[in-house]
This record gives sequence, C-alpha cells and structure tokens, in this order.
Amino acid sequence: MDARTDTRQRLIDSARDLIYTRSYSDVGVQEICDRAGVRKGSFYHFFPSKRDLTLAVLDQLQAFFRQDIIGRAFAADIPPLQRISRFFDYTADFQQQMKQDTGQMPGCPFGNLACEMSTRDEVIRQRVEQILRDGEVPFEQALSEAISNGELPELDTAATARALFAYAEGIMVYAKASNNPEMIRELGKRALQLVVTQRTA
Amino acid sequence: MDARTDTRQRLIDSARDLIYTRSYSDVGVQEICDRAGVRKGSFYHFFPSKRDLTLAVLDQLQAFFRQDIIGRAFAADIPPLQRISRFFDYTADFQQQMKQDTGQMPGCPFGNLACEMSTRDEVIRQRVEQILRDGEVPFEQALSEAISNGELPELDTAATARALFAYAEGIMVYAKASNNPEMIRELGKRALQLVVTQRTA
DNA sequence: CTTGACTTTGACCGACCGGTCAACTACATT
DNA sequence: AATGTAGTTGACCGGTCGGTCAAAGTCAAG
Repeated sequence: MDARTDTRQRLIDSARDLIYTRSYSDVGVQEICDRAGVRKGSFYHFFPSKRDLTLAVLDQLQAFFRQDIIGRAFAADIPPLQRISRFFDYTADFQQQMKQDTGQMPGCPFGNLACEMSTRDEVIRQRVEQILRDGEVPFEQALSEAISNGELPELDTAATARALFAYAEGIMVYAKASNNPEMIRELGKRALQLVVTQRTA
Repeated sequence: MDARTDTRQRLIDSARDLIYTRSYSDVGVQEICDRAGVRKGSFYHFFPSKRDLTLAVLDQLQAFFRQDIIGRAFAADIPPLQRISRFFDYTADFQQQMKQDTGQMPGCPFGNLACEMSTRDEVIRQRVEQILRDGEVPFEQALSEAISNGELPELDTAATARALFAYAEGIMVYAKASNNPEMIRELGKRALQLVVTQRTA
C-alpha cells in the first residue's frame, strides 16, 4: 500500500466515521484530518473540497452497503421474498452493532445525507439519488424471481421495489429518532405487505 | 402585539424558515437574527441557546402540521381510509408549493431534524421522537373507525399506524433526494397496502 | 418623579470554518 | 548526480461559530 493510497484512504475512512455518526455540517475538515493523522494541507492535495471527499465517502459506503448488506441479504440460498425480510434483519443487526459501538443508532447514511444536503448541494443530492435508485435493483430482482417461481402474481416490480426501499428509509428515520434498532425489525415485518396487489376485506 | 411577543415570534419564524429549508448546522444564530431584524444580544434575551429556539420551532411546526395537514386530511367528511390517502395528497401539495417558493423540496422537518440531530442532541431527539409518536394518532383513529365501519377487519391499529407513518417518512426522504414532490403521490398510493393483514396469492 | 422589570444594543470572547499557498521532503527515473 | 513528480508541512486568509456582557433605553406601576 503506497503512501498516496494510504493517506487518501485514511481521510475517507475518517470522514466516513465522523460524517456518518454525526453530520456533514457538524464535522469540520480539521477534525477529519486530526482523526486521520493528516495535516490539513495534505487534505487539499488529495481532495479539492470537502464536498469531493464526501462524494468519495458515498462511493465507499455504497460499496460496503452492496457487499455486506445487500449482497448477503439477497443471496440465493433462500426464496426471494424471504431475502427481503432478511434485508431488514441484517439492517437491524448492523444498526444494533453501531449502537453498541457508538451509543447511538446512526441510521441510513444515504437518507441522512439526503435530508441534510439535498437542498444545499445539488451534486451530493444527485449522487445520493443515484444510490437510492441503485438500491432498488436487488428488491426488483427478488420480486421478479418470486413471480417466476409462482410465489407472486404479475405486478409492477419497479414501483413495488421503490415502495419497499422507501419504506426501509422511513423505518430508519423512525428508528433513529427513537434510537432503537429493534424498531427496524418490528416495522420490517410489514414490508412484504407492500408487495401485495389487492387488499383483502 | 407587544414587542416581547413580536421579537420572540419573529425569531421563531426566521429560524423555522431557515432551518427547515437548509439544516440546523448550516444556519447560524447571526443569520437567524439578521432575517428577523433582531440583534444577537436580543436573541439571547429570549432564548438561552440555539437549541432552545429549535425546540420552540419544533412546537410551532407541530402545531402547523396538526392543523393544516393532519386536521384537514383526517376531517370526517370522507370515509376513514380515504383520509389516509388524502394525507399523502395534501402532503404532496404542500411540498409542491414549497418547491415552487424555494426551488427545492424540503421534505419533512421532523424527519430532517431526526436524521441530523438524533446523534448530537438528546433533548432534540426526544422532542422529535414525541412528535413522530403524536403523528401516529390520527392514523390509528382512522383505522379504528374503519374497523367500526366494517371497512377493515380487526387488526393491530397501533402497529399499523406506526408503519403507515414510517412509510410516510420514507417517502419524504425519497422524494427529497429526488427533489420531486410528485413521488409522494405515486408512492403514497401504496400506503393502504400496509393496512392489510394477509397477503393475497 | 422614581423605581424596577423588560428589552435592546453592540462590542467582545475564544474557537473554529473551508480553503490557500509557498516551501520543503522523499523518491523514482534518467 | 540531476531532474521531475508526488506528497507533506505549517502558517495564513477572511469569515463565522455559539455565546456573553455591561450599559443604555423603554415603559408602566407606585
């Protein structure tokens, strides 16, 4: 690992930890540098601005989210609809671990930044929007597979996937406001109701 | 309107506008005072801290939310389940108006503050948590009424109301990230699916 | 006319903000 | 050994942060 990569990566990691557990505006460049053991001048050698560092942080968070949450939850070892339920369980596990480590439930890093930054930085907003769009994909795939399997009737997989993901975001906001990861599990149980096409009764 | 009430109220209004459309950390006390036409020293005569002003802002926002959104949406002029659908429509209308006025969709002020402040200020977190709890009530009442009417079978009204409200929060995050209030309408159409107790198919 | 409470003012506090810059070091290539 | 490049350093920029304070102004009740 050459020094370039290392310093740059330490800045990303430091910013990820701080911004995720606090907020964009609450964390200064100086604090990010301190935690990374980097002088501020070096920071601006690697990133033209705090915003650009944040975009790099978003890339890394998306990669982690895809591999460690989405990837494991949507693995093909169980039927597709069960994977959606598993996603909420793994999300709850992760938030529970974060709370154990930091004392507080940080919620969804993308939702957090969407709320804080969408009206303030169009570049960040668009990046977050794209990440949310990408997050719909595994849900949509699981739904398609369930339809193929005969587990589900024909339905609008794209719209349903989006509703599921939006519900997941709402659950995270709600659980964060309550500082209670258990709420993710409770509310997550209802997610599959969004998949149905017609109401009973 | 005596001067005391007026100055204090102008500070609350100014802070509401600025914090709602931007964020807590992005708005300074000085800027709040400038917009209110108040000198900073006066600010600290009426509020011991920026946090306390924010709590006053939350009170006012909750009152507005109750009267102008919840109150109108859940009026008894239509059947209870339709009131829930109307809530999403009115919410979309309001966000559309905000976007027209400011260029951007600000989303839910409570969800925004939940995301930004829950890990940073326990007092604000608890206040927001209470506001979210209070928001569940009209949903729960509508569900109870629908059960009485025979429109719905017996179900856990408290848990269902919470799921509905969480879904609403998620829709707001999603729409804000997309800067597209229309998304509230589209996703809102699926809300009543969360009310069902068993899946078809 | 005085008192006392409420309100306003503007200067001030130390700390921090995001960002810039010229000088310097380390190292690989020639 | 000389050169070029990547990386590092710390001082520095103007501006803002949340918050404090003593002094002055305002006004109604006694």
